[in-house]
Amino acid sequence: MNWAATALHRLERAGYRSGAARREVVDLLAAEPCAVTALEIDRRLDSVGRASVYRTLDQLDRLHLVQRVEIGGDAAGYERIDPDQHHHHLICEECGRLTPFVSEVLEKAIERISREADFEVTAHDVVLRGACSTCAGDA
Amino acid sequence: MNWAATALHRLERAGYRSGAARREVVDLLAAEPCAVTALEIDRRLDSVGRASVYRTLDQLDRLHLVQRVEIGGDAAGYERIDPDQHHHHLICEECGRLTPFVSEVLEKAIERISREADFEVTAHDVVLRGACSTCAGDA
DNA sequence: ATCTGTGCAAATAGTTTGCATCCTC
DNA sequence: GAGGATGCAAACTATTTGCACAGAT
Repeated sequence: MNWAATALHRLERAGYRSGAARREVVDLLAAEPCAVTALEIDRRLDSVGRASVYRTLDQLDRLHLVQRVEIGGDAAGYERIDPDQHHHHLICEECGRLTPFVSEVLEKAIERISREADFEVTAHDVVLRGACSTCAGDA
Repeated sequence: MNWAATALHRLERAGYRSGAARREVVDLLAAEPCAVTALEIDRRLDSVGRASVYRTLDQLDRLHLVQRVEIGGDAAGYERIDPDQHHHHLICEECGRLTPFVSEVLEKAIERISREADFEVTAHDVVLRGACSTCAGDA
């Protein structure tokens, strides 16, 4: 079962009724492998009101179907949580570009911290900042 | 040399003139080991205008003397960058409490990623979310 | 004396809320 | 038919900017 179907199913089980706006937002997120901004979603979906975008993102976040990614500046990014696509981000401080990456060692380290800390870790977010290959060349 | 002195020195060398507001903000950050919000700083420093708080934080961030920490919700936190105090954060999604932690394994993993990625990593930020021992007890 | 730093208030930008209406169940 | 879902516009909140004046060099 793909992410979109799972998400709609879980929303339904959580007691939410089905609506056009939410379906459109879910579809957009399903097609986007990395983080998108709420305003970006609003801009791309003419038939959906801004409030519905935020409301849907909030619901998805609460059900852990989507993860909030703190992109450096003003707006927050959101991306679907999909075990097969788990990744973290490199953010270029020059051009703002967001690049996903995967690291087995990092995941192991985080698992170990979760186990050792007196804290029940349910989600984690790693952001590395610096200069991407393109921008680093300028220096 | 302590952080406050280093910071003021580096600001001077970066061409900034000395001013009362900035000195107060630097002093407050120097005394605070973990993240503080801009509005929190503004609230605690009556004689300093809000704009000066943001301007100072921006300058310190640019010089990598301070690091922006993305606390979950609305406001961003700032904390001094001090090699001796390097740490990451656990955020409780129930009560919002911020707890610092240190992990050698994690740092090694990040160093390795930096080395292997085609990306010049200058800073990193790890946030683990979940429930702190107090809140997990309620469940 | 010059030019930067600062406080204040107004302007922005992202996000949230109130409410009338539409649509799902 | 009842109650949740949605769009619009207004409200909020964090952050930024314009500007006149104080202070540093």
